[in-house]
Amino acid sequence: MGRRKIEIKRIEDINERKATFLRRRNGIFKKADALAKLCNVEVAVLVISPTNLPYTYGNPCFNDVVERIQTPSASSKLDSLMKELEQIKELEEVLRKRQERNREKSNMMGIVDLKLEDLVAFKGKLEAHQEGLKRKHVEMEDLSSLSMLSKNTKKKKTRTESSSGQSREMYELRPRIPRNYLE
Amino acid sequence: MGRRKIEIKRIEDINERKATFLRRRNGIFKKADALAKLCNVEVAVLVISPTNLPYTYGNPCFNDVVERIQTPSASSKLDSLMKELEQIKELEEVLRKRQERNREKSNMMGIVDLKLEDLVAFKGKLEAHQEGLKRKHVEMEDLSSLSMLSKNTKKKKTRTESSSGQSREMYELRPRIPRNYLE
DNA sequence: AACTATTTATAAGA
DNA sequence: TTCTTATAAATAGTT
Repeated sequence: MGRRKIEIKRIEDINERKATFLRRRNGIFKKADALAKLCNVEVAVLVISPTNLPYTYGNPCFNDVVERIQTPSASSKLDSLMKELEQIKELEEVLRKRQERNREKSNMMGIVDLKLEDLVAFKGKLEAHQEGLKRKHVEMEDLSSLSMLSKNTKKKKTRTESSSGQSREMYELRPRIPRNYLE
Repeated sequence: MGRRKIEIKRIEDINERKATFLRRRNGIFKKADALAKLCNVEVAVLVISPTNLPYTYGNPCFNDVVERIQTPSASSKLDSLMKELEQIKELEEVLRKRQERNREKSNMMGIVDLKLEDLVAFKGKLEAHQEGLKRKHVEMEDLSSLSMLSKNTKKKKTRTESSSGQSREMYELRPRIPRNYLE
């Protein structure tokens, strides 16, 4: 799309590659934004620069879109719960056997019930804690987000008009897990 | 870029919107691929269709790129471990108090040590299990991936040549968490 | 799906 | 670097 057609393969000249990276990174964010708005769909784009810095665009926001495809299905959630239950039962079994060996003493105190209660409480606390950590992480990402990109160039009559009079837009950052399909 | 200039806002006509979605979704994947190859950078794009189906492009693959920005920092890992340790100590405290009330009986059996051992083992099992689930999930995503997109259109001399003689490319799916910066 | 008239993106050049 | 411009590429409206 320029003075000359170029092959779609690695640009060897470092300066040329950097210039092209800048142009095309802005280009793809603009395309992503147009797609999201025109078609009223969710779009997320992540580009990792040659210097290893990540740039993202997201509508509504990068993380939200990515999370849309990484939500575990009902069946995998159930699968997970069933396995946890199996583990708890397995542990219960071990405890019960140990108790057998000390039946007369344990019976006096109801030790097994106490243990299971504690395990369940402990598990709950761990999970709540991990959820808390996730949320905290997302908030930190919000703070560090942001990258601006020019949107419309209109008629570009004068230098000042085209460089300062145009509307601008924010491109936020974020992500998570996915799944895939084909329409 | 067509017969007429259009405003970048939601297209109201459903058929027109679907047609535009198809054109521009392919367009952005092609742009993403060119950017990745020309500049030798990692790129991930996720588009969720109007019918709620996710489409992704990734170089090297969607999940890998997204994971690049969602790796927890060393400090947040430490933070997480410290909090888990606190929880374990807290629980230990509760158990110790209960034990006090039954000191003479418990002393005979070493119940507290047993409980803490079990808790740690339980926690380890849970974590290993959760890791296992994550891996399994990723594998399933690999299987369900895939979407084709034409790459070069060359000279399009004849209909058959331009529609069947061109090289094609795969666009895989996947993701995870992120962080952000600005160059 | 295919076809163009146009708009948009952008490779070089300034 | 940022801006300009010639040209390639994308695509809106049409068939």
